Amino acid sequence: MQKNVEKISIFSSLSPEYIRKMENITQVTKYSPGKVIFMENDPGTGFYGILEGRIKIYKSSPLGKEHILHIFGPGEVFAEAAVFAGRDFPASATALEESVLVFFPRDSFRALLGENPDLSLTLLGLMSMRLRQMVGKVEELSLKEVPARLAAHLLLLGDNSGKDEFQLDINKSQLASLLGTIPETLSRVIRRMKDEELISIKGNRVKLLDIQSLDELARGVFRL
Amino acid sequence: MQKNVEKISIFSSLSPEYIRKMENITQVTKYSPGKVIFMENDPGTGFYGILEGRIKIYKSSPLGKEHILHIFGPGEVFAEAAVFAGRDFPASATALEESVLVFFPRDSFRALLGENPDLSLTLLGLMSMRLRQMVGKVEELSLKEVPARLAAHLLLLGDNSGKDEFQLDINKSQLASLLGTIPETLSRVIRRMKDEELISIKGNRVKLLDIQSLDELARGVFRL
DNA sequence: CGCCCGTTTGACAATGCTCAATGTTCGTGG
DNA sequence: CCACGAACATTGAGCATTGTCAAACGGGCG
Repeated sequence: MQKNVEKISIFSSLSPEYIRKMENITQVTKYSPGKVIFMENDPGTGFYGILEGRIKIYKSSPLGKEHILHIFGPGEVFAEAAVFAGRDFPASATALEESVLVFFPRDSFRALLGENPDLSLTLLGLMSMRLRQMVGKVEELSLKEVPARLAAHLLLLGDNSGKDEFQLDINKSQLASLLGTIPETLSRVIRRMKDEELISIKGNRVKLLDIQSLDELARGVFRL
Repeated sequence: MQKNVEKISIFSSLSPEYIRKMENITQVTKYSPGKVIFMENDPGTGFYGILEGRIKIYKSSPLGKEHILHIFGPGEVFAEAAVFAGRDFPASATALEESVLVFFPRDSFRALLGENPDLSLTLLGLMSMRLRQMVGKVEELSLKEVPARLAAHLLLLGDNSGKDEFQLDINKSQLASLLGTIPETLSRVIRRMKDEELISIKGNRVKLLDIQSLDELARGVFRL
């Protein structure tokens, strides 16, 4: 199977021979949708890069509830913190689609990392961004209510796509889990946002009608 | 003023001459209680180490609510992610006590970092732990209720002190903010935990009476 | 002694969750 | 091509947890 480590963005600027060395230590695996890649508390023996597909990272509670922390796509890596913390995975990972992953074993990766100080810096940058995102998540959960979180999320999607009309790339149950709520609540909030003509939505096709108000809603300036 | 960079734990194992170089780029400042060190959205021009005192890192909402993310003490560093993300600070920092901080300017620090690849690894380890902590916080906020969060926090304090009796080192308003709630709610939850004889509390002196139940409560197995 | 801050308590409101029922969509197979 | 089922989505009713507002309390310090 093709390894194509250079498709992983944190490695894209590395020299060809270094990339080849990387490829020597990795192992490529396919995962079908719904397949669990690792579970919370599994020993963190390495990290993964995504060649194809999408992966959700989530925490689940004893009572079966689950909160999606992040969804990663092609070119991204995940669980990299396990390499340096030397601890168990703090969350679980499952494939959302047919996915192809490269696995980097912890020890061989660390050995190779020693040869390339620049890569350490790249990783430090990556982890800084991760930390920032998590801080943002904490802020949203504790300081904002569901409508604000949804507004923020939609605005982000709009920004990423560059348009004010786009498709949700996950179903609404998962979106609820990503926003730290449940499908029923999400459904009702969407309803209200439609009624207030902030957005229009049909299936997974969303259109932002009133960016201004959405923005104020996201910042907590006003309430639905 | 004494710089004593070796008192900062991530630097403690560095060679004396390297430490001296560090000290050349740093600058030491005193902060009185309540003094703001930086605010969210300030440009992240470097990071801080704590020689003396304690610092709270927090997010605040437009409406004046605040959520404490972390409280750091002597030997710890904070805001280190700003060095690598090259972005603004995602949260604010304020001194809780009379504090003495060493400031490491971003650019000179990065230059020095290049000379010492091991330090990069140490930092990667540190940031991995930070990330893990934040993931834990997200889990608690979205998957657990206030009694569970309080129980978990008290058990942690008990663990850290090694005893089942200890003092809260912050007042209850701040504890509430750290747990992602408000003083009124915290007060009521403490009340219930006393009534159920899980803990006893007098002023800031806490005693854990029923570790077993506290643990189940923290894990969400049962409810108050 | 009296003030101030932090804490506690009470009454109330609201946000979001639970449970249950009904709708919708879409793919499969008759 | 239509019918059926499964998964997802929506809606309603009721309730639990937590936040809001207001008042009273308490302890420490000038």
